[in-house]
Amino acid sequence: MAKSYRPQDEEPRIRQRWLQSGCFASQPGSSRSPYCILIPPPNVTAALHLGHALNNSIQDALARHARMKGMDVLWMPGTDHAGIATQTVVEKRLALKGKRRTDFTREAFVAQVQAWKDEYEATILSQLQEMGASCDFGRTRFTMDPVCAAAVRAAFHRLFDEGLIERGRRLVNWDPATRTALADDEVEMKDVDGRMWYLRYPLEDGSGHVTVATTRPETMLGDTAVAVNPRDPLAASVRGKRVRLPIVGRVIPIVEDDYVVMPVSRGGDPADAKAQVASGFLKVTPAHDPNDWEIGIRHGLAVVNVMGPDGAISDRHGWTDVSPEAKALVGLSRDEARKAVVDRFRRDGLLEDEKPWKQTVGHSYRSGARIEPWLSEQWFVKVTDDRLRGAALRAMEPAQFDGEAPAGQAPGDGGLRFYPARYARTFQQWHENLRDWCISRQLWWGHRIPVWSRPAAGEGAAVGAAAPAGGAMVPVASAWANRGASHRVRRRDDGTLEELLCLPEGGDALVAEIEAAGFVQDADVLDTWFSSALWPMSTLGWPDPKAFGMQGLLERYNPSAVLSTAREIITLWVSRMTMFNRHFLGGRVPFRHVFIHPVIQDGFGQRMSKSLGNGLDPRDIIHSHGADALRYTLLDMTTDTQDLRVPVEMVDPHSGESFTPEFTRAPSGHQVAAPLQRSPRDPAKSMVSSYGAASGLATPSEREPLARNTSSRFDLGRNLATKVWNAARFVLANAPAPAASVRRADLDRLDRWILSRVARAVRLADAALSEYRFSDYAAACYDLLWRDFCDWYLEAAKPSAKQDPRRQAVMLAVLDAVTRLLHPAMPFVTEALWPAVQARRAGGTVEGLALAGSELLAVAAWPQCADELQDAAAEADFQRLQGLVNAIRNIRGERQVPPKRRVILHASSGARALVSGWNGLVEALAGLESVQEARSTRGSGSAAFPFEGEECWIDGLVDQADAGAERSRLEKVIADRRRAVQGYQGKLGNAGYVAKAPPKVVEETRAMLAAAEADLAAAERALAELGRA
RNA sequence: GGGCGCUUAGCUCAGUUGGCAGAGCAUCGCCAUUACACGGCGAGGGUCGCAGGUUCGAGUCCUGCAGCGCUCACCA
Repeated sequence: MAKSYRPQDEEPRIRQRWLQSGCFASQPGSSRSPYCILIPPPNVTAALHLGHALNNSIQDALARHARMKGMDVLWMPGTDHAGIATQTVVEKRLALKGKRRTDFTREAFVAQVQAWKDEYEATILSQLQEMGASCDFGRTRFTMDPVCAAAVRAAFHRLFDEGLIERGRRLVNWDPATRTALADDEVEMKDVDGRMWYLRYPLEDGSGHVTVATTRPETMLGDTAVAVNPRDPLAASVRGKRVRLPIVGRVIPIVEDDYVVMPVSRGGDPADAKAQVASGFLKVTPAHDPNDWEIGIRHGLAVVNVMGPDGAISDRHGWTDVSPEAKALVGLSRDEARKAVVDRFRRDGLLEDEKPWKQTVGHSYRSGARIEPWLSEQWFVKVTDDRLRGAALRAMEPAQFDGEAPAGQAPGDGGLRFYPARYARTFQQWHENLRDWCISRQLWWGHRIPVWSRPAAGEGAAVGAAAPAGGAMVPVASAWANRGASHRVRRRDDGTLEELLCLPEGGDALVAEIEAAGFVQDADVLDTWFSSALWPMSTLGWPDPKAFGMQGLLERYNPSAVLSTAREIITLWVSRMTMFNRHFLGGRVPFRHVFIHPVIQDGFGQRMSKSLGNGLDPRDIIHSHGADALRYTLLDMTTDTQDLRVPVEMVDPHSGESFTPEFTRAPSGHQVAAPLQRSPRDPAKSMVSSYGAASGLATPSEREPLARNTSSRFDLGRNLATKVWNAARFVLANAPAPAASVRRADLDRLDRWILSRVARAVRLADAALSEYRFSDYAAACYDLLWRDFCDWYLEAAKPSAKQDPRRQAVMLAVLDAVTRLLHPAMPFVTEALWPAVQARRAGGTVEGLALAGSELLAVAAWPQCADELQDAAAEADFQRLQGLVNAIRNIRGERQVPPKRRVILHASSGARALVSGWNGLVEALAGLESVQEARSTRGSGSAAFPFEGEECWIDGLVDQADAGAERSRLEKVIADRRRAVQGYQGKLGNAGYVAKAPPKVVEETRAMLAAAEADLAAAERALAELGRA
């Protein structure tokens, strides 16, 4: 065996063994209890980043732990088609070649996206395997697989049929760059330096003007009213009046509405930032502002849409009264139009004022374009319906609900629990502010909406004649309805009747027929989250598991055990999965627990972002530190409250050395590694940083290669992997023969101590994992392996290891237990060691520590510890030994005694009994030549120390006595003990403390005072002795 | 603006129901000791963000303030 663990040598081999053995495959037919985790399917947009590595390390630790606990584990892997994101990256690539989506047919374009998807899906799956993820790869899903498509069709049809899906002309978040609607959660709010303009609108009767304040003057083309607060002192003077809109010439009313904020000068709230800038008159543009839309509804205002889907001014989307002057603005972009409108107002003396104004404006989370609230016809899921929103809220565990919990007695009610608990509140509040969910996207990549429509005819027209305004869908009884289609008619805003057919899953036989009847399929696709929301069901075969050979999976693995995901996902995805799973599966929750993991940040506390290039590729860490180091370190950092800060370093491709790069500030304000970096070894050579490559500011070449990144943060895990590797080397070298079986009665105190520590570590690990405390799990492994096993047990075992078969058996058993305990975090190194450890153990047993044999560690049993293994007496004794050894080592260290030099301990009866009771262990661990009775006279050059209140000293530290050093050392001890004594005395001198503190605590304080006093006296005696010498 | 979190050693973070402040890394000293220098043994380093309060006792509980971060909302 090599002196240190070399991940690159072992990982590919181990990965092969796992995959060949099929040990990660779920066993739905087995009698073991099921444990299921559904991977949050990563986007096929790009390769996995460090955040994925964290989430997958978490899920794999849980999956491997459950598997070793004897459960039937299904960790379902898969990827997500990410409609807008994937389409955008492909379109961007086409744009480099000067092409656009519309240069292709829909089919040809989708084929190109498909090719991209295939490439990245393969990358993602191979990354998962590189990390050691124990997914059931045979069941890998993609959200556009036939099985997922069937679920989408079935779900859509049922929601449509139940009236939970509707179509309507509403203001949506419109991305003019990609020309699609977006859901609220796809909009990113960004701070922008804008301006506030004050525009004068002349009153129609010539009696003056009103001044409106706006940040978006271009929308005035679509104004259909001016609003004023009825409590505004000026309201009466304009009551019933109208204004003539400049440029357009449209005459519009002045309406009164409470929504309008009054300026501070007229009674507005000075604390309200809006009141600071408000003029008291609000231009109302129902087609271009959500609040104005509401005002429009309240006052029955006209809706004038002055923009096209590209965000440019247009007279073809609902603007009919275009004046000759306004005509000149048609075709201008939003920004050009803004400038033009302001120029006109300025020219005409109607621009009263303008000032800088900071505002936050929505941007598309994909294209980055400014979002336009735009009027268009879209599909919505009525998530605010109690059947959906109410079901999600009732799923919450009552104890985590803030306020009166709505959970009822229905199946699944109260069945959802959040870890950490505080995220339950986020979930709850999100639902309380929920709006209907816009699910149509004007894209080509995604699940096509399964609805066909035509202008109403026949039965549709007859039924529709009675359809109300407002777009409500009215069922139509028809032959198509009898054959499974959901047939509806509705009255559109323009009064025309639209007839709709939603075909069920498997209902495509009707397509030719209805298309012949004039029905046309909706061109849009569904929001990706619609299929993601069905992930816990679709991956298990819903709605028809038999059709896909998945009988029984849905019943067995849904609800899954836990969903592990990121914070921002609580709102959209967890909610939607909960609503859909409950709605379609009789109230069942999709998972019992939701674990929210931390966010990974770079060394400056900035979120890692691929587009920014400040992130770490997990493959780089695997390259520099190994997969185990990556996984262990991430788990170790995963606490309840802190995000993970991982400073990024670079690896010099010329020398292989790691170094801290030069940082610079990106235009976005982020701290990033400068595009070009000089080699720290040879300043003549340079390299390109990942920011350089991502931003296009530098291009990697043979002379200036792209540098990999790394982080010394992962040294922790790498060192631990080497530690377990070397512990195994030592044990295997010292236990050459197959291990015997040992009974508990055969064990000495040292063995009983380490076995007690093993039992404790297993207990801690189980408790930690069951509550998603990954850092505590990692620490329990670390402490057992490094501190207890290596530092103390193996050191203490050295003198006896080679001769004592019983010691060898225990050593091997503990090593075996350690590899099992560590396996969920570090699967590769532990699996690599496993065959040798098992061969040497050869079925030998240690009574009380059950470690069933197995060919692969991945499916070996988790250690089972009998209660007797916990040995408080052995632990207490060992702690005394550690106390004495530490005291001696401390003196040796301070006096710089070389390790090889043996010293003589002079001890009183208590310490001598301790030493002799441990059969030479203290001598070995503390480097003692002999132990002698403490007599009243001490040799010069000796060093004294108090131990359990008795004076002990050490002789033979150095050849030359150094009284000065000894004096100052003792004075330090005395000062320390004196401080302790004063502290305890102070407490006990406090009448309130003695009277009110629990008697047990007071008693402990008394004991500690006595011990400190005895130590102090011993040290003072030693100092006095030194003075005499 | 609403909600949530954070502020403890140079750095990254723990700190259970209030009861003498911890770990890893970094620093310093000793050590080529036959598992491991990705190592061993020691050491130094903290008025626990600030100000009040509750309590016999506060890093821990309460109030206020400051700074940082996340998230939701806000385009007058």
